[in-house]
Amino acid sequence: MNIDHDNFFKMLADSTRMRALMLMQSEGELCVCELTHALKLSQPKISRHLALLRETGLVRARRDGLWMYYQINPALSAWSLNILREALTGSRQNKLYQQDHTRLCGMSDRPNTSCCA
Amino acid sequence: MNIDHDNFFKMLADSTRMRALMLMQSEGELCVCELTHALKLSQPKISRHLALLRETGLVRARRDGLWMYYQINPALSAWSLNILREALTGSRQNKLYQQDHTRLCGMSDRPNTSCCA
DNA sequence: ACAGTATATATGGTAATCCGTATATTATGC
DNA sequence: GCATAATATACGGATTACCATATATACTGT
Repeated sequence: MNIDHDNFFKMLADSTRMRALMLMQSEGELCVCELTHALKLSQPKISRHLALLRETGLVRARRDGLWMYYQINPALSAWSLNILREALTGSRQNKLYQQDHTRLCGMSDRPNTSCCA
Repeated sequence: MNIDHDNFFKMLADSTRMRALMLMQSEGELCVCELTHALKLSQPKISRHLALLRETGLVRARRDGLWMYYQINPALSAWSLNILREALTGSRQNKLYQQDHTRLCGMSDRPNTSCCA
C-alpha cells in the first residue's frame, strides 16, 4: 500500500495522531479506550483522529465485540514503515511520549492486555 | 542537534517545504533562485518556508555574495536524517517531485552549478 | 553614492485544521 | 426489545497556517 507522500506527512503532523501511532508502533494493536486512557484525551478526539488515520491508510481497524482495535497498517510501503520506526526512536527522548507509554502500562481493566514489555 | 519531535514533523507537513527539502537532500546546497525555479513558485513563498525550516533547525543557511545557500542541517540527529532519507525514497514515485528535479537540471545560469547527477 | 540583483519580511485576507459538546451508531446481555 | 457500554459522527466556533502582494534589506559593481 503506497500512500500519497503529502497525505502521509500531513497525518504525522498532529501531535495526537503521532502519539497514537507511536503507542501502536511499540504496543501493537490498541483499542480506543486504551488510547484514550494513555493519551488522557477525550474519546471523540481520539476517534476522530483514528478515523483520519484509517481513511489515509496509515492504520487498520478490526472490530472485536464492542471494541475497535487499531494497528499500524502492515501493508504500508517500506519507506513509510521505516519513517514510523525512526519516529519512534525520536520520540523516546520526549517526555510526553514516555508518559503515554507509562500510563498505558499502568492501566487496569485493559480489554485484551497485550502486555507492556 | 535534536529538534523537537512535533516541530520536526510540522515542518514536513507542507508540500512546498518537503519539495525543497527533497531537492536539497539529493542535490546538496541550493540557493533561493534555484529552488524558486525548480519548484516554479514565487520567491517570497520559497523564502518564507526556508526561514521556517531554518528557525526550526532543519536547514542551515550560508551567504555567498548575493546568494543564500541552503542545505539540510548536517547536525540533525540520526533519526531525523534517516526520516529525510526515507522521505526521499518515497518521493521518487511521485511525479511532482520528479519534475522538480528535472526542472532544476534544466536550469541555465545556475550560480554555482553543483551538477545534477 | 547609486543602480541593480538576490533575498527577506510585513500585511491582510482566506482556507484548512482542530476542538468541545452533543448526539448517533454498533454491539452485548438480559 | 431495552439498557448499557464502546465507539463514531455532526456541528459551530476558534485557532492556525498558508498565500499573494507590496515593500524592505543586503550585497555588488561602478
